[in-house]
Amino acid sequence: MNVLPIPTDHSKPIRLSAKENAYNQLQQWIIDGTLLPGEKLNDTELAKALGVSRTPIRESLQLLESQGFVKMYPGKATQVTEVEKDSIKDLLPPLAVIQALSAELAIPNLTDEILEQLKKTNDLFSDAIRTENYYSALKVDEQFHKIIVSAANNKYIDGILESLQAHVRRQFFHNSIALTEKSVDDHWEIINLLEAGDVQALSTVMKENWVRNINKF
Amino acid sequence: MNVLPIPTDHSKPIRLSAKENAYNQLQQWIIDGTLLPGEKLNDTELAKALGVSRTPIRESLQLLESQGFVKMYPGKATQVTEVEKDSIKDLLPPLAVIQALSAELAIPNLTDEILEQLKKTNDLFSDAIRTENYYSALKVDEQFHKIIVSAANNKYIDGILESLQAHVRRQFFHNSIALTEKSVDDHWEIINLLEAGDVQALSTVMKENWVRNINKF
DNA sequence: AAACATTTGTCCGTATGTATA
DNA sequence: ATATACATACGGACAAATGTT
Repeated sequence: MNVLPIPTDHSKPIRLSAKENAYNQLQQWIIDGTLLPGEKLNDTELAKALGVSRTPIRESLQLLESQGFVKMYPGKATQVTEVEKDSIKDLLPPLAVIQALSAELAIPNLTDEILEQLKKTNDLFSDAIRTENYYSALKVDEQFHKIIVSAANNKYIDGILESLQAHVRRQFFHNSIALTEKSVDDHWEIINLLEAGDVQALSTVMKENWVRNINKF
Repeated sequence: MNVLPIPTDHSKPIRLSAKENAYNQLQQWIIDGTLLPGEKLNDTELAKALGVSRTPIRESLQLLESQGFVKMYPGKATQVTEVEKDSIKDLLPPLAVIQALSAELAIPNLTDEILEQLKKTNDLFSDAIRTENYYSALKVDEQFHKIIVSAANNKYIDGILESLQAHVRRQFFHNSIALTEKSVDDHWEIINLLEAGDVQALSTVMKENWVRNINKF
C-alpha cells in the first residue's frame, strides 16, 4: 500500500531517448549561440560532451540539417549554418501569411475559454515588454500565437510553424531584436477581430504584426 | 592521354549516399502506395530489400517521420502514416497562401525568360490535361509553380513547399484526383497578373487554383 | 508472473573519401 | 605526387524495451 501520494503521470514518456536529448540540446545551443554560426561540429566531440555515442548525435545532426540549422558536407564536415541578418526578411513573410491563415481557420473553433486565454496571455506579454524582459516577451508572444494556431487545428501548419519559430528565436538571439509596445496593441486588435470574425482585417493586422520587425534592420 | 572523350561532369555528386538512395526510394514507395498506409516498417527487412545496413534505413525513416510520412513508436514499431481523405482539406490552404506569397515575392524578380518558361510549361500542362495523362499533368503543374517559387528566391518557402508538395502528390495518388482544364486557364491568368504586377488579384487566383480541388471530395 | 521472441535504440569498429604536408 | 591524418558513412553486434505465451 502506498503511503506517499505518488503522482501518476499519464503523459507520454518521462524518459527521452538519447537522440531526443541530443537533438534538443544541440538545437538550443545553435539557437542561443553557444554553438556559433560556421562552427565545425565534430560528432565524436559532441558525443563525448553529451555522454552518448556518435549514433544519436549523427541522427540529431541530420534532423537539424533538414531544418536548416546545420549543413552537412558528406565526407567532409558538418557546420552550423550562418545567421545572416537578411534572413529575417525571408523568414517573416511566410511566417506572417501562415499565422494569418491560422487566425482565419481558428475563427469557427473559437470558444470563450480560448479568448480568455488569449487575453491573459497578452497581459503577461504586456508585462514582459514593460519590464523589458525581451526574451520572456518573445516566448510569451510565441505562446499567444500558439493558442490561435492550436485552435486552427491543422497539422501541416503546426509543422511549418514549429520550424519557422525556431528560426525566429535564433534571429532574435543573434541580432538582439526586441518586440515593442505596438505588438501588445496588435494582439488586442487581433483578439477583437477574432471575436468579430473579420477575416480580411485579421489578415492585414497579423501580417503587419510580424512584418513590422523587418524594418528594424 | 585520353583518346576517348570523357564527359566532364561539373554537377555535384554522381554518387548518392546509401541514406539518400534509401530515403528517395522509401518516400516514393510511400507516395505511390507501394508501402501502404498503416503498414509496419521493419528496418531489418527494408535494409535487406535495399541491400544496405540498418543505419541508412533508420536515418531515412527519421527524416520521413519529420515530414509526416511515417510515425515511429519508440521501442515498439514504425508505421506508414494514414492517408485520410480529409487531410487534403488541411493541406491545400497553407499550400495556397504560400504559393500566393511566392507569386507576390516573385514579381520584382521576373524576367522575359521566366515568363517565356511559364508559358511553355503551361502549354505542356494543357497537353497533359487534354490527353488525360493526369500524373504527368500533376508533375508539370508542380513544375509551373516551381518556376514562380524559384523566382521568389526564399529558402524558407522552398523548404515548406517541398514538404507540402510531397504530401499533395501522395494525396493525388491515393485518391485519384485529377486536375482539370480550369487549372490551365488559371495558369494563363496567373501569368498575365504576374506581368501586370497585380498582387491582390494574384493572391485571389492562386488561392482559388489550389483550393478548388478541395471541393472534389 | 516470468521467460521468450521481436524490434527498436545505442555503441563502436572499419571502410571510404577528403584535405593537408 | 604520395603519403598521412582525419572526418564521415556504413555495418554489425549488443543492450533495452515491448508484447506475448
